[in-house]
Amino acid sequence: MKIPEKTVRRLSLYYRCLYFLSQQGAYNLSSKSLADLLELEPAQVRKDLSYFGQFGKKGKGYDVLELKNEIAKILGLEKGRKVAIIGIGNLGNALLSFKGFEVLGFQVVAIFDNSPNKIGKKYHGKICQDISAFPAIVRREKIDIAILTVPTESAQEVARLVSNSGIKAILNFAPAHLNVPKGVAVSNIDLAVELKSLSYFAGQKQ
Amino acid sequence: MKIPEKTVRRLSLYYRCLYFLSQQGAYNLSSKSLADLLELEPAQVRKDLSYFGQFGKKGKGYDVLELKNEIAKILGLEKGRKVAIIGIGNLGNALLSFKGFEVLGFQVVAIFDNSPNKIGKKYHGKICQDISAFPAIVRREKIDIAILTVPTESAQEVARLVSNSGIKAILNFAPAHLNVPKGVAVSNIDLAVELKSLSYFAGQKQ
DNA sequence: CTTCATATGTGAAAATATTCACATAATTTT
DNA sequence: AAAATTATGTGAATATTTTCACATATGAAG
Ligand SMILES: NC(=O)c1ccc[n+]([C@@H]2O[C@H](COP(=O)([O-])OP(=O)(O)OC[C@H]3O[C@@H](n4cnc5c(N)ncnc54)[C@H](O)[C@@H]3O)[C@@H](O)[C@H]2O)c1
Ligand SMILES: NC(=O)c1ccc[n+]([C@@H]2O[C@H](COP(=O)([O-])OP(=O)(O)OC[C@H]3O[C@@H](n4cnc5c(N)ncnc54)[C@H](O)[C@@H]3O)[C@@H](O)[C@H]2O)c1
Repeated sequence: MKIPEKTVRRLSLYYRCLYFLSQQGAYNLSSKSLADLLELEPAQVRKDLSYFGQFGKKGKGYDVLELKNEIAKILGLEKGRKVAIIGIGNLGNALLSFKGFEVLGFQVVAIFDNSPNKIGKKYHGKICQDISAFPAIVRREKIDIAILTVPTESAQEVARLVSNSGIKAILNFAPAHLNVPKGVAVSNIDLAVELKSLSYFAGQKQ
Repeated sequence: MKIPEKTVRRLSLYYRCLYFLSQQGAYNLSSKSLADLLELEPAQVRKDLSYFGQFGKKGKGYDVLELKNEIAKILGLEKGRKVAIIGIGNLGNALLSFKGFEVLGFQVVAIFDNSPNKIGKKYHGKICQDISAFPAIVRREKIDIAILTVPTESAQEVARLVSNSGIKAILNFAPAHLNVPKGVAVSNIDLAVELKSLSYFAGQKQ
């Protein structure tokens, strides 16, 4: 069955709530209380979960830890995902400095650039590899996701290289539409789209 | 009439294509050629635009420059939007170093933090202000959009301050759901959601 | 001038996504 | 032990979004 993309995105949000609730010692919650935390409808939560199975108990709700683990399984997070960052400039370095990856269950196992000034140097404890070594390192390290923080002009070219190396998921920060083969998932984090949409919703300037 | 949020987001993408096409000297395009650039349907492009008016010519298509300007008007970009960055840590600094804001038609007019180590110091040519001065500076500078790059624990508190200062749009990088008054638009750029969704779409690990 | 090709704008239809509402079951109260 | 309360899971209903399909207009070719 085809799962709506929005459902998958909400599962990530549910996971985060469950993670914090479990840390706070909560052991049970209802679809209503989860929905309230995220300003959603309870039916939405139940429907989303129902695509994947029956995780709750009538009259009781869901076991926090159990549901968290079920969602981790659905999202493929149990074993930890391996990530590469390509393009070690401003943004690439900010991401590298980000302590949150491990908490998220992701591990940055390799970093790449094409600049002779950067290849071989250490950034946040990791040696920057030559982008041309990418296909070999992907195979060796079993990398799951490539994060692209390269200039816009290079993004398509790098996306092609990445796709041809067998990577099935790309997180792209460059403001460009990437053409990739079917079967490769691309998420775009696009500052321009966000700012311009906000500009619209903030209303016309008086 | 209520405009779908997805339509607004696509308008930003159309704008970017039109911007590049105009730079390349193109003066006319069809809904089909615009759609092809973004892997969309031509009817989608036309429907999106039709919410706001009639910008094309039958048998001819759209004038690139004219359509670009119309979309700028729709999105409220003509005059330039003023932006503040709150939280001058790793991510805030990466954003500050980002040259793209001006090209996008956005101007970072003030930056804020609450750390005595940062207040008063210069970052990328801008003096970091005390967050407690935010309401006054918003009014003085007529800031439109607040970008939040504060730690997750502070995000809700800062969002409240920002909303109470009359800001109508927030771009939030903290992995937290922000409760804000009606009429305030929030966009979340959420690395965790993107990575976890990609993890799902990349398939279960074998 | 007429015909042909092109491409918009938009109601209608189809596809998707959300919400309702209720049968069902577990738990708590009396 | 019965009644009342709570809350799931899910078909059906509703709402939203996308796509179709065509009347209509424009420009080019003959
Ligand atoms: N800096 C930001 O805050 C920010 C915000 C939003 C979006 N972005 C986008 O993110 C991307 C990167 O931005 P940045 O400011 O970090 O740029 P940057 O110029 O600082 O860094 C880009 C890095 O990519 C490397 N690179 C170039 N071509 C490459 C290739 N073919 N293979 C491997 N590496 C290559 C460069 O050597 C450089 O180190 C851009 O597309 C930008 O528009 C940046
Ligand atoms: N660094 C990244 O690459 C990255 C990636 C994705 C998401 N994020 C998220 O972005 C946020 C910021 O990340 P970071 O790595 O830049 O953190 P950071 O700790 O480097 O910076 C946070 C800054 O916010 C300031 N701050 C704290 N409370 C404040 C308040 N009440 N008012 C004003 N300023 C305040 C701190 O003094 C600090 O300078 C976090 O929520 C993080 O999860 C960061």
